[in-house]
Amino acid sequence: MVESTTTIYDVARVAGVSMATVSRVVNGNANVKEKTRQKVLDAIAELDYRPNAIARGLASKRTTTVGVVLPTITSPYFAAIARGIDDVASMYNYNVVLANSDNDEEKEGKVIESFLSKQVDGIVFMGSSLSESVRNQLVGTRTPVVLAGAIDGDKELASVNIDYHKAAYEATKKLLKTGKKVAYVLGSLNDAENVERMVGYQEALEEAGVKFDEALVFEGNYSYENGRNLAQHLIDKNVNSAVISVDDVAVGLLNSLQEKGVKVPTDFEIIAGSNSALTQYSFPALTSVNQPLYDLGAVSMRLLTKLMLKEEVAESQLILDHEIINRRSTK
Amino acid sequence: MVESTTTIYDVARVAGVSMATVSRVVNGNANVKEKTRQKVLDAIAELDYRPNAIARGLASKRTTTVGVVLPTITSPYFAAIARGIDDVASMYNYNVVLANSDNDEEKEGKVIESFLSKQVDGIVFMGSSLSESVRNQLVGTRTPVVLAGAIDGDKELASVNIDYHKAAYEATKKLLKTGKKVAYVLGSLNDAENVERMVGYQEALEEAGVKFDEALVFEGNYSYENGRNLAQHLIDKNVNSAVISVDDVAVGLLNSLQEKGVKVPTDFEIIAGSNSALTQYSFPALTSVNQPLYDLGAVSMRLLTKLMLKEEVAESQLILDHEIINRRSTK
DNA sequence: TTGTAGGCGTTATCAA
DNA sequence: TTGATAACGCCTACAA
Repeated sequence: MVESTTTIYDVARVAGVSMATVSRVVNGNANVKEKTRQKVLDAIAELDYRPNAIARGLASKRTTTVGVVLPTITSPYFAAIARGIDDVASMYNYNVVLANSDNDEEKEGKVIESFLSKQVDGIVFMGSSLSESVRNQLVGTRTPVVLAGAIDGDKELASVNIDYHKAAYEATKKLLKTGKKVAYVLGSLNDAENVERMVGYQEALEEAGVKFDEALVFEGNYSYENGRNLAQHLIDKNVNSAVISVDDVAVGLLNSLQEKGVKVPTDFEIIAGSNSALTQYSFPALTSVNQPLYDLGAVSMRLLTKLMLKEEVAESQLILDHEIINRRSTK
Repeated sequence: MVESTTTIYDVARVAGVSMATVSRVVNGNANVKEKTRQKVLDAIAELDYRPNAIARGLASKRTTTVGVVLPTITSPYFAAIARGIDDVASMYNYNVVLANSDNDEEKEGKVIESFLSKQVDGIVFMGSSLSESVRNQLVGTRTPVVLAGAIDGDKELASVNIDYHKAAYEATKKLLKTGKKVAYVLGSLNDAENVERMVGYQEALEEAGVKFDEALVFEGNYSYENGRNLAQHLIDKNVNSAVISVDDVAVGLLNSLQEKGVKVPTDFEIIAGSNSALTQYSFPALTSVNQPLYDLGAVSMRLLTKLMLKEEVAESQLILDHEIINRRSTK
């Protein structure tokens, strides 16, 4: 039973009505007599008709599709956010087009360009940093945009974020409470969120009367290997605790530490920063700041639907609550 | 600088040529004088013109888009495959539309339906099992389809797979070599791939003269928690090694085992089945069958491009090589 | 090498 | 409640 494009005309012919009527029943328009509606439905079933979304998009200027740009699909962090986006999107009958940007400014530009040319109804942008060119691109379009886990310094773009500053502050404070010498490990300081973390870290130190030591801040760490390589450095500096924003790094450090005979949490305490599945799988499981990743995605998408449907939006800069989940890597 | 849809006509007007010519330069058609091409390019730049992919798709009946259905984006296993798909897709200038199916037959159907109505040029299907209805749906369409890591018993659909049978056989054999009592932990036996694994397991036992014991096969395990719950069962049965097809389960078992004081690999050896990042992050790192996931995706997508471009395809049932990567969970 | 005109499959506006 | 008939923005013969 090979399909050959059957159109709205075919259905109209079989049902003995005009194509306009068919279009109405397909789109659930109320102004159709029940009897003719049934005729049309029968014809649709008989012909196995399927509306052409492309033609529909051209005529209606709506594609019911949203574009999602994320650095990489293989990161559990972004995957969790994407999942939240996806669930809410399908709840609102939007399809999702995903594109990897590899955290590369040029690719981000291309990807957004491609979304726009595909006439997506909205865009969710994930990415640790927001370059000036990408920002301009996003600001300059009519297509609604929401940043998920990315900060627009000028607050012109809608965004959903976690209170990184406070999260860092609290995690640091928690470690200081047990009298630890605490290091802070994060990604690039070119990312606004990491700058916020730094500030939170420093505030907690200050409050506890501990002098800030630049040598205890490790920047630019994203990978498991980074974490492993960090172990010896920390030991050498007599550090005995660390807050680590990227989970992969935290697990790397944890494992390397243990291989070197350092007991966690007895000799060394760790707080991870994202509460991805990794933190639960590690041994011992990692105490972690719980960034509500799924919610971050879900809320972002929900916000985007409001923008797309031109609903009233009271506040377009949202901050989600986080918490610290105690597991076995802290006392 | 708010955009308002500028069309090919606007460009034509500004450049002082016909829209057909504009279309030609946009599509890289050779039959355009260099001078006029330049005029057009200038006009495009001046107007910030961007081709409307929807209109293009309607007119050309090609969308340069492929649909990818996967159970869940948050699984590292599928994410790795998806990454391979994505990379090759963009290499061939295709965009990727991802959709979660949650391994639910009904959702799979809907998702495919939506892809078809969106006029995707091709579909990559991932999913542990292939239901009859979905199979019919896929077979009955003109749109090229490739199964990635899923088996079509009738070999009607193109597919790319790993030799699950052999992988299970080799892993089991390896454990038997050190004289272990080996359990086999896998997902649902409704999935063809798992049946293949079972057979491989049994063959290895037989070859070693070990009697097959049904009680040592654990079916339907997919999650980290499943793995944790398994630990005591295995200990009670005096099992001292296991091949585990799902990495999450393997890590769960590993951790639970160690919490109970069982030393890995001294007292218990584990071979994981997918070599996802998890196996490298765990402590100790897990020896694992290396399913070339990224390649699986990449090859699937490559095969799909051939199908879409109607190139000659010698063999449409591909099997990729695997290997066993020795880490710290085996001796 | 360039232009004209007829689709592509819908939606949407007017009339009827 | 229904039916014509323009768009929608682009591609693609076919002509010139």
